[in-house]
Amino acid sequence: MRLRITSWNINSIRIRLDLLARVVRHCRPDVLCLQETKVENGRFPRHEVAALGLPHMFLHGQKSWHGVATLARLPLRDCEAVGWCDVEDCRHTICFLPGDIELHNLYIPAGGDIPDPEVNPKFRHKLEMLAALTDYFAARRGDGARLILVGDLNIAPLPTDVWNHRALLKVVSHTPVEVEALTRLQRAYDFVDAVRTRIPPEEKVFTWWSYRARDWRKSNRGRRLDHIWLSPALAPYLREVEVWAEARGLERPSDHVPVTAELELPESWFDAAV
DNA sequence: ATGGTAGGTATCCTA
Repeated sequence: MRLRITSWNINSIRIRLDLLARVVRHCRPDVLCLQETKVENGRFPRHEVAALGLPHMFLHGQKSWHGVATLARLPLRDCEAVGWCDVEDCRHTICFLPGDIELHNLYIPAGGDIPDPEVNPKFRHKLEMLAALTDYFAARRGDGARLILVGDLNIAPLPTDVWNHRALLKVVSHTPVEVEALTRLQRAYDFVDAVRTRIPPEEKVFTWWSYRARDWRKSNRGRRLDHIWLSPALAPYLREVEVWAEARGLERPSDHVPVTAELELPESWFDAAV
């Protein structure tokens, strides 16, 4: 059974329905995890999304900011919105896919401009959410779950995940304290970074380019902020990944591009689910 | 070194 999963920070779903259709056509996701939908559940364009072949959805949105949505070709079950750090923000959901696959869709706080938790509450919130997730996954380490964690994690961990490692060491998204926090989260559950199993760490990979560049392609000052992580139980079944960078050059783009992973899973997992 | 753009919303906040 082939399963394609795409993660994309759409930066407002309501103004990008045409682009969403293009992403669905290009990436052919069985499950599409969106971040920054920027819309309350009651105003989410359900019919338009269902018409794209993704009729099953779990929405966790709020007015103006943040918001995640998991959209699927196949039924979702046991869906849950998760809150951390006593904040009402809509940043995390868990849904189960056929085959007992536990899918986490995450939008980690960007963290503001100043990389100091003492003076910048947004940066503190970012580190605290990462620490809370680390505790949560550390407590489950080795449980053998078929688990996928995707989303805009707002951190570029490797030197080759940014256009200039030295220039970005003091820029939020690539500071050592953030990279360490993300690495701790990854190691807490032995997550496998799907993209980096296919693209060697010497090679630059970006999933985000600022709107502020005159020419995103020419300056190419990107960062890899969007990730697909697999639990040890799922990692052996990864077949391919794609970062659709060309999506950044489409009309009225998001500043993030979609990341897709394709898994080839044992049929028996799905027989058992029936 | 600085400021640059985009989206939601209705004034500036967030990214």
